[in-house]
Amino acid sequence: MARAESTRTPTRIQREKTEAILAAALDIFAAEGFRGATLDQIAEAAGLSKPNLLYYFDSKEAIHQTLLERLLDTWLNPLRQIDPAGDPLKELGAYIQRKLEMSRDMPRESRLFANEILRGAPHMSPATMAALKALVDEKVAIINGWAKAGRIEALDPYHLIFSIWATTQHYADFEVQVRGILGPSEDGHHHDASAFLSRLYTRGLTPG
Amino acid sequence: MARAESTRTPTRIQREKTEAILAAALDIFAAEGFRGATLDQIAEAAGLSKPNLLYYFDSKEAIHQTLLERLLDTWLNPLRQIDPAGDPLKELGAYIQRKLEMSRDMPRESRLFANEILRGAPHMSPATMAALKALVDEKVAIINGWAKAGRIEALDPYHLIFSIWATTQHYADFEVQVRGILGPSEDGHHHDASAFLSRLYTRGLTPG
DNA sequence: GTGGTTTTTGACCGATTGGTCAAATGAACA
DNA sequence: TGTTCATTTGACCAATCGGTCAAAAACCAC
Repeated sequence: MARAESTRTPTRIQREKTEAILAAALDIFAAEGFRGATLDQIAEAAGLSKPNLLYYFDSKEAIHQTLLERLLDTWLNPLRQIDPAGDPLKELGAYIQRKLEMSRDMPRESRLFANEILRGAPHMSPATMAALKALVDEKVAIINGWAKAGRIEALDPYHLIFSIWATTQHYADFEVQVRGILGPSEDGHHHDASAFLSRLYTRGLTPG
Repeated sequence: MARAESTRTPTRIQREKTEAILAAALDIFAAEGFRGATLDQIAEAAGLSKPNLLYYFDSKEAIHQTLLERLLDTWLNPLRQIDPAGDPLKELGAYIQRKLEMSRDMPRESRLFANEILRGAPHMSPATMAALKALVDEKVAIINGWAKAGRIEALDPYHLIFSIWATTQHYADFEVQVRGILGPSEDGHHHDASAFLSRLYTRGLTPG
């Protein structure tokens, strides 16, 4: 019984099936939320029977938790890349671009996190939240340094980051509303949003 | 059998119990989402038995739908109040303030809508969406007028409105994350957010 | 009070849910 | 080939879900 949680090195089948399950689960969880998603749905999307799925993961929560922890790293990459040695306006502008691209290219991940946070982050470990806070604090210090040096306008960095998160993720999380108001259009929205946010934050952050 | 849906004028008890149910349902739906909320939870929170609750509303969906339609009006009031005759910067600044206050004072309503839109607005009628679009279009025209007259910077009004929605509602919808990063503090956050957004949009929208 | 209506209740139902289990099957290596 | 371990399956289960129904209780105008 070398189940997924075993410490032994996983077999080829274990790797493949585990990936298939997580891919399917991302689809379902993002679309239906944790409570709305069912194991049968996930199993079918992954091409497995329900008991077979539960051979690889102990529970519905285990799948969800694995997904959250795996994707958080990816999700925070754009923030991680902010370079204290770079030009402040360029760094922040590039950060906004990266976040916007993530919103466009990984909307399921965005919705997965949105669902989780909306419900009060019940499946997020304190350690994970602490790591998130540590990363934000680190970047806040950088931005504060830039502001103190007069290289950008002194705006509260915490709320600056929140506003960037909010505006960029909005296009993934509330896509239905955006499309409903702007009309269909395969993806002209991304370009418009990019131009808008670029101008808003450039004007907002340019010193003087 | 003068059930809630009857055309007859409602009795005192009908009015009272209907309100109690909707108040309880707002609590539960906002916290658990539509699928996560159960009729038993709502009934208990409203101080009724489940069959008694179903005497006033035909189904879980009926409660949810009633809630959505009732609250959308309130929710859109800040946008409605934008006055084409007013000073552009003052009008938009005041709009942001009103939205931020709503986020602070009505977080349950914010989360109710966030849940609904996140899942693709499955309980929102096309008519409601059309009305929303019409209101946005109307205000977009006003903002475009201001921009053409050179009274504010010419930024895409649709994305301007989206960004205001996103940034203000973020403080209600993702409150757990905000608190986790900023630390507890009963409500100092609101003041900080208000100051930040005020400066960001003033700088972003001031012409020239 | 009385009669008719509204409101409330408990007992119940079929469907779905997350999850278990023993047995059957498959893969791989000696 | 046989053996051992990994994988898969179908049958099953208890709990929970949204919802029904007939009868009891409460309400209210007369």
